[in-house]
Amino acid sequence: MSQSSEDGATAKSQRTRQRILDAAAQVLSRKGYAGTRLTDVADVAGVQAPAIYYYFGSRDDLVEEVMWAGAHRVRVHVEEVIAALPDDATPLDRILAAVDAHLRYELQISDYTTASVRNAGQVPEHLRVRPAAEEASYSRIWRDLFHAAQDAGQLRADLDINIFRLLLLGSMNWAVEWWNPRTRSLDDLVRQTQDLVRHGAGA
Amino acid sequence: MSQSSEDGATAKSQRTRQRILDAAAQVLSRKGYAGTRLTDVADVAGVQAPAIYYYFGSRDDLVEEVMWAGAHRVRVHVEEVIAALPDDATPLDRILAAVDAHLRYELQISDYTTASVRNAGQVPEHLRVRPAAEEASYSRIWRDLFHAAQDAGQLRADLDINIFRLLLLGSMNWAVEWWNPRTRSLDDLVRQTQDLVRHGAGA
DNA sequence: AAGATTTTCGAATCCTGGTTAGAATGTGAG
DNA sequence: CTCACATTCTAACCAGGATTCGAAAATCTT
Repeated sequence: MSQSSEDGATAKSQRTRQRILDAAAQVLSRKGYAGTRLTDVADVAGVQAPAIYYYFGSRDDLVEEVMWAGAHRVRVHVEEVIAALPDDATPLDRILAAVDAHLRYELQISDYTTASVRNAGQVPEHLRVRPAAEEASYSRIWRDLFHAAQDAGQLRADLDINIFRLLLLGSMNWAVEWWNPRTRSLDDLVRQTQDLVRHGAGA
Repeated sequence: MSQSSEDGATAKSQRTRQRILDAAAQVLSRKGYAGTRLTDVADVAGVQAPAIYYYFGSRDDLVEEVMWAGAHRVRVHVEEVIAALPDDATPLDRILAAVDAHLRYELQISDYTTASVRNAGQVPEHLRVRPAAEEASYSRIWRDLFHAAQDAGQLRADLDINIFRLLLLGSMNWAVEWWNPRTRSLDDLVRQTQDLVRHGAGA
């Protein structure tokens, strides 16, 4: 506690903790909650299983943190992408940008988000509490996006934006189950999904 | 083996086996693969855990049969619905009918299909082999449906029917994660999903 | 109703991983 | 170089839950 310049841990320690977390995200995103053994996580992290307990209280703690991070990161990422849009971007443009950001992030960038999407409905209840807060706040972003587009008259009149939003997020999230980079380019998927929004929801 | 009029099991025995299978589908659809304990299944079926072994070789055998049945039943159901359509139904009409049938079946009718949808990506590899055949043949139905609609010129020209089909099935399958009968009526969900197809894919 | 066969059960076993204990090793500070 | 503390490991330990083993109970056949 006294040897380092920062908080309460040396940089190397931070990195090991991170390595374990990354490993957990990777294994979790591929094998699912049931199939994720601590020894597998340890192997990927290049460490022995008990070492994990130096950084995390339990297997569930570790899983929960991955789930939380997955929801948190994609939210922050999408927020940033939207915020970086030019001021004259229309509400519909913003939705399309969010679609792009969400798909690329969950499919290509982050094992954390893949893990959180794939296991959201699989982990035991008590592990969903903290992540749920992040998910709720991510939902609000999308709700706001759709409201804005609706107010701007960019959506067809008979559209139920709540159901449409859930269907859209579902179609994107389910892509983690089938999308394969060797079969279909991510660019194509993004484009078709945006088309789905333009035609399916646009006025 | 000699006391009964049929194959190799009395009617009561058949019913008990069925009860266990139903219980497994129910538990699996709610708790997921990891959370499904044989004692829970036994409780729901009104039997002691070891009794399950009289009918199934192992927990995995039981799970596999539920997964297979879930995929099989929804396929048969959708096939029947389509077959019952009047001859002058257009290809697009058939797709909309399939959407209706798929959603109602997985959300309202069959725990088997709910279980198979929710756990498709969670169960260990070796349990996916047999169910995968059913899923493949179910996919073909949808592929054919979209091809027919495309040939009939009912879909917009720049639509990638493979991606659209996967996105559509994804949006419907993901509904098992969020749809709640007390929040939204199934009728509304069906209608909005059909609208999504009409506007999102229609010419 | 007796005997054979099917079905179910209670109790015991076993195995897989998560978890703990305590020793060993590494690392920064003086 | 040595001490104090941080980190990691090896070797148990333990619990949950699947599975097995006869023995009972139910059911069917004659």
